[in-house]
Amino acid sequence: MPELPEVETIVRDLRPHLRGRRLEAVLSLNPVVLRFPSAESFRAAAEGAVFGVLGRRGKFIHAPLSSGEHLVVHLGMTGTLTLDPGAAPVRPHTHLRLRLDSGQELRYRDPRRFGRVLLGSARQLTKAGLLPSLGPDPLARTFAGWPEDGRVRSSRRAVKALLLDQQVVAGCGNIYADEALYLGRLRPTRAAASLSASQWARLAAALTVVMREAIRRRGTSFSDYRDGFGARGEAYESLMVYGRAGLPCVRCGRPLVAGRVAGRTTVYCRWCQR
DNA sequence: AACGAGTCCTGATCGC
DNA sequence: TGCGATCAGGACTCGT
Repeated sequence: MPELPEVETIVRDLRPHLRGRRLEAVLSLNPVVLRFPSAESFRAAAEGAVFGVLGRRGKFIHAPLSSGEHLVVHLGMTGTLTLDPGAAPVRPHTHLRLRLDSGQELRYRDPRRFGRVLLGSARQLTKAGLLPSLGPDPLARTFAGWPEDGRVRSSRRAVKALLLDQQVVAGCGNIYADEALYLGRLRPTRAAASLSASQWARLAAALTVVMREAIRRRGTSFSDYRDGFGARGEAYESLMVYGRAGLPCVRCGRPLVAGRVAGRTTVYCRWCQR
């Protein structure tokens, strides 16, 4: 599923190809993935607009348009956003096709339809409750001091639940939560309030390392994720715990165990993570 | 406040 | 071979 590294990879892929391109036509639009505004308004606002510099906030992709509005895409679990030749066959579950003046098409595909597409000014979208407030980004320079919020540090919630909470840290999902906890040698069920200052620092550093390494490998593709050109990422091979329940811990050799924490499948090492 | 459960949805996988 | 059940989960809602 696309988390911060996958979304960042897509944004970096698409950015140079979208910047300055004119959006000539909305070729198709499935209203079920469009949360805002109406399909008619979307077409009216999108057609003729020119793309600015593509950005990312947490797992959200932001494409500023010359109109001052933003095209915002969240990929959910199975979403892909790709730049395809206009002549390329349209795959099933393609919900949005935007024709560019380069002859290419920006296509949003999402079999499970957990993702969403928005178009509007930042103020408009925030006011409508469609852009939730997000915590700090693990790629930010200041992230080493995370979390700065004392309520987070003193929370009784499981530390894994915090990692999955986008208001606490932006962009982390189930894969990288498990990976960061493993690298930080912390048990996912640990109450946040039980972490020492050095353990917090370790976890913050682990989050950044895990995210940067996955970006270097262009994201994790174990099922649906594809980059901005439709290719797979290579980070799956380097995952140390996710998807490896029962397999030996790469540090101590004992079998990794699976459980459920914060409603999500969670894999960790009983010995190495305390 | 914070948890679990239910919701949305399709495709891969499994047991019979 | 085929079919139904199960599972995967990001973000949201609702009940406890």
